[in-house]
Amino acid sequence: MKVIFKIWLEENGVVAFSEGRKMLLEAIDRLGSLNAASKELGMSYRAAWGKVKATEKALGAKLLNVTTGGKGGGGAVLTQEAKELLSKYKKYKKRIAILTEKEFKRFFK
Amino acid sequence: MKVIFKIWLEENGVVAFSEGRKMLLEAIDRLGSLNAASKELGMSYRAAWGKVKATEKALGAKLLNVTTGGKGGGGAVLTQEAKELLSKYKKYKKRIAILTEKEFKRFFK
DNA sequence: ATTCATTATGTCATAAATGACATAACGATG
DNA sequence: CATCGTTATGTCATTTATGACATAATGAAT
Repeated sequence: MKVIFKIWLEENGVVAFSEGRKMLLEAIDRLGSLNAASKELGMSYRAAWGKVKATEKALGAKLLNVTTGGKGGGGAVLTQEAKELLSKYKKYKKRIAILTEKEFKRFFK
Repeated sequence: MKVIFKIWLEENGVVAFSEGRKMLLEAIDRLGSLNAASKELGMSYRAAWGKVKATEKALGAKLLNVTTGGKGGGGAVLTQEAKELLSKYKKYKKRIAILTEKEFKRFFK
């Protein structure tokens, strides 16, 4: 038997940040493109874009600096705010994972 | 902004115990009847029964001692194993809730 | 001005989870 | 041995979440 957990942030009752959005932002950061990120994650561009938009709305913050046109068609890079959110979330999640596992052993083994 | 989490136990990749099942077992324990418990929780008997059955299968353990017939038609009471599981889960969940909140304040405030 | 790969967005389809419906089986009680 | 409220279980419907499709807009580069 093992323990599984999901953790996310909410603002006014709607999801503001979660694991899926973390992965998406990471991919955008690495690839410089929302379109490329969506492909890498095996989801449609539409779905990826919707997640970014939903997060921005929930947080009232801009996550991406986007450009269109030119050779390559444009791209997207994370705002400073997005980078900070991503960093905090990752550290927090990691910490909770450790604690969850530690306590699980204490209670169930 | 606030943090939300869900935590559950899995055995061989399938859910073995979770918050909903906790509430169901608590209601059965209090009411002495799966049917009454399902009504209290606002779910169909079928759904409640399915949860119990799924849990028993996942854990390979018997959770309820059931009787049918007689005045009142029968009923269900928790086995010792179910009581122990319930107790452990509640304590564990409580502990994780405290830690999650504490760490949230530390990281995001 | 044309091109091109991107971002932007509305609408529709599909899948997965959840619950509802119907019906059988049970068995102590009277 | 008929009754009654419970447990037991298959099947069907509904809701909800997720992704797919289609199409427009953008704007630097050529």
